[in-house]
Amino acid sequence: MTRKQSPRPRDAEATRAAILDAARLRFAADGYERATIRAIAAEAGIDPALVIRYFGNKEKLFAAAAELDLGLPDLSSLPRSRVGAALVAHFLVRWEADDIFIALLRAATTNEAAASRMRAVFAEQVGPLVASLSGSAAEAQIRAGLVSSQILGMALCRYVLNVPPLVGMKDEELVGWMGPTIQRYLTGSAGK
Amino acid sequence: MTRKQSPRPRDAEATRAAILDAARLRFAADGYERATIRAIAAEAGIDPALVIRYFGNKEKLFAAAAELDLGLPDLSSLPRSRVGAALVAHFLVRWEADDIFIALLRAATTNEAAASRMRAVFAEQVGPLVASLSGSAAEAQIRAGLVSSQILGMALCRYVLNVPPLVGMKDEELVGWMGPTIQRYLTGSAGK
DNA sequence: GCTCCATGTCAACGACTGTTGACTTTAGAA
DNA sequence: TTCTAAAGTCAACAGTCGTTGACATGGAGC
Repeated sequence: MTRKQSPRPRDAEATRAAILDAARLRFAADGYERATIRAIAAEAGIDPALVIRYFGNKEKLFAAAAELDLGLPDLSSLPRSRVGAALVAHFLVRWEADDIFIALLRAATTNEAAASRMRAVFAEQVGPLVASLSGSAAEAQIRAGLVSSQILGMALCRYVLNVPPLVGMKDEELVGWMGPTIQRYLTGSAGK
Repeated sequence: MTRKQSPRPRDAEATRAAILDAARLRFAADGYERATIRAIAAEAGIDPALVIRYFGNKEKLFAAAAELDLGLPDLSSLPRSRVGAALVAHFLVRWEADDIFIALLRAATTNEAAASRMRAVFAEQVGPLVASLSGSAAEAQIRAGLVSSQILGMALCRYVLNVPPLVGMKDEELVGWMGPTIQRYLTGSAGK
């Protein structure tokens, strides 16, 4: 029995959202160059040409799909000694919330626009948070860079490289290990 | 005046080495998919077909070019409290020694074979080093994973994403900041 | 000198890519 | 119902990719 598959109602906004979701999925799973317009369109159940019509070209599609809001919490109400663990805990849930973070991370290693975006995300979102806890602006930049290195490194190993012990660890364990590291990068000093 | 450019003497071993060098350069700069056989051949000053003749296909070429030896030092003669800083210092010079580490890192984010290789490198080279300092094998695996996350994260931010403050920092500064982190991952405990 | 095999070049293949323009179909206004 | 602009489809383009097989060339041994 051949059944005509019911076409979704023609809704530009819904189609646009479906394309963005599909794009995030493919970019996160395959990286920028291996995620093809055709694969994204197939995932969204539409024609590849429509993707171009909605977003112009692949670069602009990526830019629209990889708009990343870390949603960082306000740490000023916490005891200063707890900010490290709190920040780690926040990232652990943020990573799993959607595909945007991983898509941007994977793409950033081979696409300069994505790398630039990633730098901007940390400079504009993590930077001020660090500055509110820290001394001079120059010092805050260094601290933010160190935090980025550990946060991105864990995301890379756990979600991109799939390093076995890290994939299997519980969130509380990871907070226990990484929390003191981030705490020192935020409020401690080098050397000790 | 037209001068015929002097062809290099026909030396299979030298050509093979030139291809490997060119491949490491392109893979490190562009990642796996954007580094084309044609670009690698051009960099080596030969015909693309020759690359295939020497290495079979692109995957095998990458496998040959990305054979990574971390050259980790023996830390057993050091005071236990110094191993973190020593390991960080070693990686800082290892990263700059050649293009292999960065090539493997960049490729690992979009190529499963490269990711598998990267996991193997850390499991086989960092793992035993950690085990020699640590208790049970399971515990050593976790510690090695944590070390990987910080080491790879810093390499990613400093050499791939080019995060400004990290690029500009001196090696001693980085040892000062990262040393205690790695020290705790190697010999310390979670929570504190 | 000549021969022969390793070394290297050349042109082309099929597949896949982003992108385009012409075409068709649908929903809603008139 | 009729008309129209929006929404979606289709086939094809030009370019690039990895890879291949036929061909050219050079140097070591006779």
